[in-house]
This record gives sequence, structure tokens and C-alpha cells, in this order.
Amino acid sequence: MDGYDPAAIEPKWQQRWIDDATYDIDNDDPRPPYYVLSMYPYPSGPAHIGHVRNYTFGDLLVRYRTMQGDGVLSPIGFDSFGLPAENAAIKTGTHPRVHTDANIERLSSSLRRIGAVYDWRRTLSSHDPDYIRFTQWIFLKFYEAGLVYRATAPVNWCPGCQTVLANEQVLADGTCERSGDMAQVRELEQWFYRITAYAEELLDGLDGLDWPNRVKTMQRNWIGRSEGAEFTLPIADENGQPRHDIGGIPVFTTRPDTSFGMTFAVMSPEHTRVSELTADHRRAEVEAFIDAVAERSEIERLSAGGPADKRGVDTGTRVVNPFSGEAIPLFLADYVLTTYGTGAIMAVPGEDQRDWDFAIAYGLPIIRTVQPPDDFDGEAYTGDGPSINSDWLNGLLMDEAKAASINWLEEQGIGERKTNYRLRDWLLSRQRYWGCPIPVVYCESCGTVPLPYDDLPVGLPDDVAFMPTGRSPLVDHPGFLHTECPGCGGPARRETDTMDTFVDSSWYFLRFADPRNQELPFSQEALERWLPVDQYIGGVEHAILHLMYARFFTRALSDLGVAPTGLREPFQRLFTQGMVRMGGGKMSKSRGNLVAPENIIEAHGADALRLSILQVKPPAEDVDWEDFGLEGCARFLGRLWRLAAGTAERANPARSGPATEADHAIDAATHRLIDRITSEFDRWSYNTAVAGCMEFTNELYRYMQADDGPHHDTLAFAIDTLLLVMAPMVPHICAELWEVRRGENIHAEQWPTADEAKLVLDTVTMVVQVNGKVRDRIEVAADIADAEAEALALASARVQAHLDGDAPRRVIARPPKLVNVVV
RNA sequence: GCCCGGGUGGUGGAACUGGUAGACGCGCCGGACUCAAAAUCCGGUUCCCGCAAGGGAGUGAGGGUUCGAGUCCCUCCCCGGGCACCA
Repeated sequence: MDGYDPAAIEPKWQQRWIDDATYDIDNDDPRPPYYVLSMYPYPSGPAHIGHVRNYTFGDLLVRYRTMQGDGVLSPIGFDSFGLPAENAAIKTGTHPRVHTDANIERLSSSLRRIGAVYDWRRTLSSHDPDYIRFTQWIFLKFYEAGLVYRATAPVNWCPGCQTVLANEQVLADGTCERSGDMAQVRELEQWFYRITAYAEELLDGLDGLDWPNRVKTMQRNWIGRSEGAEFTLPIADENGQPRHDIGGIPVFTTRPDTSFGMTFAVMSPEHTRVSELTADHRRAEVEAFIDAVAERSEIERLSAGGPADKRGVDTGTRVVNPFSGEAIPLFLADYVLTTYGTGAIMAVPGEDQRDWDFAIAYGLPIIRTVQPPDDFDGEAYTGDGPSINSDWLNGLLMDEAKAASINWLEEQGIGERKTNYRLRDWLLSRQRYWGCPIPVVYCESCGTVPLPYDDLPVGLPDDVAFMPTGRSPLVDHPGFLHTECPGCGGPARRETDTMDTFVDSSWYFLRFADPRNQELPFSQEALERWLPVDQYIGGVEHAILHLMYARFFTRALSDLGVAPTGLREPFQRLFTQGMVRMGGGKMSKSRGNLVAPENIIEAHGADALRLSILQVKPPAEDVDWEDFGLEGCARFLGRLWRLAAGTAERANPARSGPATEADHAIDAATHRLIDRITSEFDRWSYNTAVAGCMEFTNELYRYMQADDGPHHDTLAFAIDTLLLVMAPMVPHICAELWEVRRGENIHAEQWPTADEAKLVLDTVTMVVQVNGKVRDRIEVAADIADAEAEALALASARVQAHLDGDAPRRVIARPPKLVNVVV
């Protein structure tokens, strides 16, 4: 048999898996269903090494679960809408569809070349007319249910991308996550998904998910639940008494227990009632302040710095603290946000540092209402302690005082318990061409009119020019723009905004269950069979955006009766794999440091690349390309080949007949291998699984070269088992060797099971310690008794030397692993 | 500031529940084979002292619990990530 030649065997097997439909799966397959999904990729061209890592992990699992007897759903699709294709069109004149379709072909081919297997019959792309149709269909369903609305709001505009962005797409430093440009705030009318309606459910639902803690924490932070109270501060008249002819200012607080310490109140400069509530003698200053705030960039405003005395202005109006009955000044300040809570706050300088700073800057009184500890030397005290200066709350601790103050507000009828969320509604409209059109028209007489379901899909016209105008070409396409109102038949203008591409990725995993359905996005039966996804795999960069939007869509579709009622979460288990970096930095097209897997596959083969990916690091961690031990892995596969093909050098020919002790040892090691690899696959410990296979191979080489030679049956069983457990990792070489050895298809074989009886060791190396330091190792029977182990340990010459004639003070025996002699 | 990860040889990492620290790979060193090289096979490789036997030190720092700590607890330092004027 010839030497190992990956270039010869890999294409053969890749073709075979397609021809044999090995990984095609029907919805009535009798095997237990198991759904493995790697996040569908954006088709930017051929795969880069990061893709390869991602899809190798998924592929391993697909193959492993298949061998375990599951009917595995392994689909792949393409997140094919998006800005890069449109930007490329502006540069080169090539239509985004042409560009995208070509890239999908390249990426698909790369995925096949690394040996990743999918049910290609189920493939889909966001820009398929079918897919567009149902993305729009879902939009209309949400519209009917009030989960989509159009509103004017301050939104983030990215000058680089020439479109608005969702909150989630703006990074902490105010820049766009795509282009890196500083986002600008603009007041625009846009489309929103009402994800806030699900804030509480999305938060609580995290508890039941088998996801990395890190991701759950990130979502919890993002949703940001605050529990407290909302109540109204009446406007004061000139005598400081509450006015009843005019509504008060509602405020939200998480510390109602400190309300007696409220010495002023603050509204956001954008609050709708600013003008109404500004006293005439303060109007000029207030207006000057509002102008100054408007000039300040969002990032300036949100960064914590800045002198406190420039941050606010007195409105001249007073409000009443309902707890103390005192009239207190009403300020405006730039740090109070219109978009959170009620856009107005009560200020308690004694227990809030921002309020403290503000009070010092404006000479406002500070009253402590929580007794700080004796050794406290800070300013505002935010910890727990007995209430003081708080009348009927005095003496109560924080939790009791919170409850008491909320009860009082409710009894008085001026406030109530309230929970607020940081999460904002999802801005879904984009002023770009290459996305899913929003299926709505604007009619002069009927207003905003959703299209009837029968008119779907609203496609993208192909005859458009891509010019760097900063405008979507749809705006300049009269045929697209001008249409008829489906309500009155009069002239109407089509919505030219398209949807955020995260809308497409919010339901693709559902479509995979029933990808050719022409009536509905999917049938309930198909979802009941496959969903939730048993194992979802993707990058941690999607921890908030995609993973939260997809959860929202799944819950909403379930509530609307489109998806099964019981389907509340799309992804039961999530694995987030790390990135591949280059020289410690990100790998990207723009840096020109992408590693092309094509070259590596040509030089060493796809299996060697896969093995090096598995071996180099635990899959959850980031890895530098420089650390990939490609040579070592290629060397090992050569070793495996020579072993299994029977061309490895041997001291003596194989024996038959009765088994020797060495044969039994190899046999036991083989069963331990099965046990080890199974548990390592189950806990995603692929790097140690590779190590285990290498160790076992080394052991087999030593066995073969021993003086009396290997036993034929023992060796054959060991090698066959090694090929079986390695088949999910390096599928081509194992398939080829298995076919040569057994004439069958290894990927149709059952996963081996270890014989429990053979996992039990006869003898074990027992460690003997003196004062916790290892002094001797003794080979003992695995079932050795305490007393015997102790006796053996004490009899050891090395132990005796350390005892120096003294009797041990204590002996701890943990047979058969260890005895510790304490002197 | 708050919340998650993480810090182990020259190097990527291993040690899953407190019990042989450094598996496996890379690199390096040596041996076999060869005219030679490559490939292959075998062996060595935490550091320090020692020819060796052996001894000592050692998992970011310091303390603690324990017969025994990389692993548990406390204090702190460093790196990565998330949230952050959210009331």
C-alpha cells in the first residue's frame, strides 16, 4: 500500500459523502433527532482559518453524534445580505447579487474541502426570494401584533455606513461596530421591533439555558433590570404647597428608601415639559444651557468627566418632595437621559455620588438618610445601614425601608413599585439597498399601509446604479418607489429602507427545519421535531446582538402561534469558540493577514489542518495562528497511516494463539481509549482527545516493536478502535484506512463502547509520601486494603530513610493511590 | 467603579471531583538507519546543586485551611472581555 497522500484521498471521500447522501436527513428519519448548528456565515469569499476552526468543531459533533446513532440535522446557509457586498458594488459596479452568489460558491467549496458535511438540500441564503418573502411575512405578523412600529426617536447614524444603527451595533466608545466611525445622534423616523415587550422574559429565560456564563452575564447586563419605584413630584406654588391645577413630574428611583434625603430634582434637557416648567426669569439661561448641551457630542455627554457646574441649570421652578413635604428646586442636567425611566430623577446627594457632586457644585443641601459605618470617610454612602432623618423610616435597614416607602407611595396613591430595563427597542430599518425590503407603502389618503401577504415578496430591482451618493439606490428607482396603495388603489410610495441583516439571522435556524415550505416560513410539526437547536456553535462576538434578537423572534413567533407554543428558546446549548488571531491581533481582510486554508490543505491535507485546530488549544479560547502545530499533526497522521496500513516497521511478525500479558495490557488500553475519547468529546476537550490518540499510538508502536511481536487480533482491534474514535476528527484518513482494512464505510459504523470490566486496572502505582512529599512509588493490587498499603509504605527503604528511626506520628492511607506518612 | 474569564517549563497547553505538577505537541539535545542528507524509529528535556545515588526549589505575589493546595478561603498585582452618568 502506498504512503499517506491526502491530496488523493480527500476529494474522493468528500465526493462520496455527497453522492451517498450520508448526512442528508429527512424529517421522518427514524433515528432520535439531534440538531447541530454552526452560525451561518457571511459569504465574504473563500473560507479563512477562523471559519475553518468554527466549522471543524461543528463537523466533529455532527459525525460523532451520527456514529452514536442519532439522526443529525446539519444544515448550512448564508447570511448573504449586508453592507460589504453593496460597498463592493459601488467600487466595482458588480451587482451585489452577482458578487454574493460567487462568494457563496467559493465559501461552500471551502467548507467541502475541509471535509465539513451538511444536508445541502436544505441550504438557504438570506437573499433568496423565498427567504425574503417569509422574512417579510414575519414582519407583517409582528406588525399586526403591534411588535413593529414606526417612530421618531434620537437614533445612531453611522456616516461611514450611511445608515442608522441599532443600539447594539454602537460600541461603548460611541463608534460603529462595523466601520469604526463615530456614530452621530440624529432625530429620525425609523422602524422598531418592540423587543422591550420581552425584556423580562428574555432576562428570566436565561436561567434555564445551558450557555456559557459569560454570555448569559453579557445579556443580563444588556437587558439591565432595575427594581424600584415610580412616583410623582407635584409642582410647588410660590408658598411651596403642591399645585393641583397642573400635573407633577414622575420620577423613577431604585432607592425609594432614601426619599427623605431628596433635596432637588432633575429633568433631562430634552424632557417634553422643559419649556412649560421653566420660570420666566430663568428662561434665557435655561435656553442657553439646552443649546450648549445640543452642541456637545453624545460621547462627550456620556463620558463621566466634565466640571459638574457646567452640567446643569436651575429652572426656577420648585417641586414638592412628597415624603418630607419640602419644596425643592427643579434642575436640568445633561446626565439625565430622556430614554431611561421617566426622563426625570429625584436627587439624593447623601446616597448617590453624582447627586453629591452636583449638590456641591450648585450649593444644594445634603441630608444623609442612611447611617454610614463609623469608619466611613467617603462622600455619598451607597451601602446598607439604618435609616436616619427619615421620620417613619428611621431605624429600618435598606430592604425594609424600600418596602415601607413603596407601600406608603401606593397607599397615598402617588406612586407604585416599578421595574425598569436598560434594553431599548430594536431599530431595524437601514437606508441601504442590499437587505430585505420592508413590505410597507405610504399612501396619501391611507397613511402607512402594510402590504397584503399575497403581494410578497417585495424584491429588490436589479436595474439600479450603485453610486457613492450616500443614498440607497431604491430612492432613485421610480419603478420601485411608485406603486399603488393596496387599500384604496391610489398612488403610494414604497418604503425604501431595508431591514437590518440581524432580522434575517433571527429566524434562519427555524427555516432549516422545513426549508422548502411554500405556504409558511415553517410548519409547526417540523419545529416540534427539530427545535430547539441541541447544540449551537458560534463566536462570542454575537453574545448580545444575534443571540438576543433570535431569542426575541422565537418567543414572539411562539406567542403569535406561528411557532409551537412550547418553543420559548431557540438554542438549548451554546458553545462559543474563540477567534483565530495573527501576531496577537485580529485577523482581517483589511490587515491583509488572512491565512488561506487552501494552501495549507494542498501542503498537508484537510485532516492535518483539522487535527491542528483541535490539538492547539481548548476550543473556547482565542488562538494565534503561529501556535498551530501543523507539522506535528501531519507527522502524526503519517504515523497513523503506517500503523493502520501495516507498513510500519516491526521487530517481529504478528502472533496468533493465546494472549500474553502484553496483549491484555494493550487490550485494556484500547478500552480505556474509548472511555477517554468519549468523555472528552462530550465535554469539548478536543485538545486532550488528540493527545489521548497520540499517546495510544505511541503505545502501539512500542507494542509492535517489542521482542515477541504483537498479537494479530489485539493489534487489529486496537487499530480499528483508534480509527473509529478518530473518525470525527480526521474523517478522510480514517475512512480510507477503514475501507482498506475492512471494506466498509467508517462513518456508517457505530461508536464503540468500552467494556466496563476491562476498565478496571489490576495493579496501580501507589505513591508513598512523607510529609506530603513523594518519596517512593510502589506497584500494588488495585483492591489493596488500608492496612496492607500502610504496611507496604512503612516498609519502603526510602520512607525508612526519611523516618530516621522515629515512629510516624500519623499515616493517611488512601489506597490504592496514595499513602502519606506524617512524622 | 461593577460583573465575568484567565495568569503553570524555551513554547501551545495537561492535571475532569483537593492526592505523582508539567500528559500530548512544538522546539532543542542525543542515539539508530544512511556514503551523506531528508524521511523514519528510539531515547532525553521545569530550574538549581551533584559524576551519580540523591537533595532542594517550583503553578502571578503574600497569607490561611488541610496529613496533603495549581485546585478551597482571604488580601493584592497583572492580562483579556462585558457593562458603565441607567437614577
